[in-house]
Amino acid sequence: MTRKRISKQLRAGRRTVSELVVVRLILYRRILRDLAFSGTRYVFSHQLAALADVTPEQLRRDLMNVRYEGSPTRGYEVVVLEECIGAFLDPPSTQAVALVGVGNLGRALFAYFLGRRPLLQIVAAFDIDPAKVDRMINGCPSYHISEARTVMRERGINVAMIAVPAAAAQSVADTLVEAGVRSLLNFADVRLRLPPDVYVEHIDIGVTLEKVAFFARRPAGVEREAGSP
Amino acid sequence: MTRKRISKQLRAGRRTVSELVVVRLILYRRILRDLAFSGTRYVFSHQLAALADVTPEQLRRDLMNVRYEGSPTRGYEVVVLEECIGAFLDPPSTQAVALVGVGNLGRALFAYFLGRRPLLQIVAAFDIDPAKVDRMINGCPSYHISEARTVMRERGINVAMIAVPAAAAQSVADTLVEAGVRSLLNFADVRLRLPPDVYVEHIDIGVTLEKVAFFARRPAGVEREAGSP
DNA sequence: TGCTAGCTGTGAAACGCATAACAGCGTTCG
DNA sequence: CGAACGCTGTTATGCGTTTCACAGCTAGCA
Repeated sequence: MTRKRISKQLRAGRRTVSELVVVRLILYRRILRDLAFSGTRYVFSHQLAALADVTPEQLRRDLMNVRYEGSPTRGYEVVVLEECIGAFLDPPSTQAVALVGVGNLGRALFAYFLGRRPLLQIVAAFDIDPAKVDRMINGCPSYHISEARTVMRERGINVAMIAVPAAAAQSVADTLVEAGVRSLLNFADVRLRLPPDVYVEHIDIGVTLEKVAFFARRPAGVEREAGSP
Repeated sequence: MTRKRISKQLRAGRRTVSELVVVRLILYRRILRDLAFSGTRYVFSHQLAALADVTPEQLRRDLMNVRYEGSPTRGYEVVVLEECIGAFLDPPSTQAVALVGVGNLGRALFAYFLGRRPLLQIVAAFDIDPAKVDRMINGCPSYHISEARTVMRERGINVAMIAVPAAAAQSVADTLVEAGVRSLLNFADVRLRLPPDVYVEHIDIGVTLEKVAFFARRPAGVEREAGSP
């Protein structure tokens, strides 16, 4: 009954890469963009690692997945490395994203993506509130959720963000899967039950804040401690 | 120069518990609350595990950290287990939280915490915009960021959420640390550099969405594969 | 009342990831 | 011109977490 948990390793390009590596590569690329913007030409592994808050060894290991080799004397060429990571991570063309739920959080997400991330664009919004549908929001058309299936298929959207109340999230997710979505980013504080071929990522703000509050009550980095039996 | 990464194990109560365990305990408790609300009295490990999307063995192992033992025949008593997890996780009294940045995201966070989470309360908001400070927002006073130090110390706030633009995040974090904050939840897409005794959690929506988009392009659960040399 | 079934709690193995250690190489300085 | 230095790419080691496997127990039933 309880399905065995599938491996977190997924096939990417030619190699098989862990989720953690993908996240770090995304992070490295963003830092490289900032470096390029500030005019930096070359960077050493220990510098980039410090900016990403990882060890230099881990950084180099992660970069093994990307087809690029740095120079022992100059380090990595910022722009070239950025492009190589992009070649590994990026979709062949712009990827369309849908947003469900145009409340406070939904609008914050819109603001978040204004301008940047040309390869990821919110091209459709959905809601249930009549006051919010059938108009433009930040240059993006909004529809009633009942139109999701049609719109998503027409526009070839396979990624969606869920920013609706917890009670509605599972139903929305089912609708989206039915509409052909391949992966989801869920902000509602409910664990979604979905078919195994749909990738789901949960951003659970409530849980995360509780975690942060929990760790506020202790001395952070406790290494040594008298072992009590 | 590159400081060695400290252990992810932190001391909690009498035992030393991993971050992952804490997150899962928080999740279990929320599910138990829902179960109690819906009138369920008892629950078996495999049922609760299925709801939390973990294996039963892992659930039982996590519960070893809590001082509670279930019955082999009835399973766990929902209300009692919830209380035991609470005794392990919860602060002795209400914990005060500050919010910096009252933009779209900040307001979404306010909406998120309205009513629920009595033990975690946003008691002060900060911003830099004169139009947003020195008034009440959702029953919570908002101040200019320059007053952070005074207000935080007076009210004994040691947890804060950062919801400001990336460019301002580091400066805000420094101010908060100066004001005595013990742990931070950061929504800005910058890696904060902070002293090692301050606990930081990053919720990086941009990175997460890129990750989700990345995994939308592959067949999710690929176990077998012809090994290519 | 003795036996079976099914669950919990926990010791032990397995797996994956991060860290440490090493080989290769281009530059630089004696 | 040679040798030492410092960085990269890669292989081995260690550690933490997850999974496996089993002992113990309680209710139910013949």
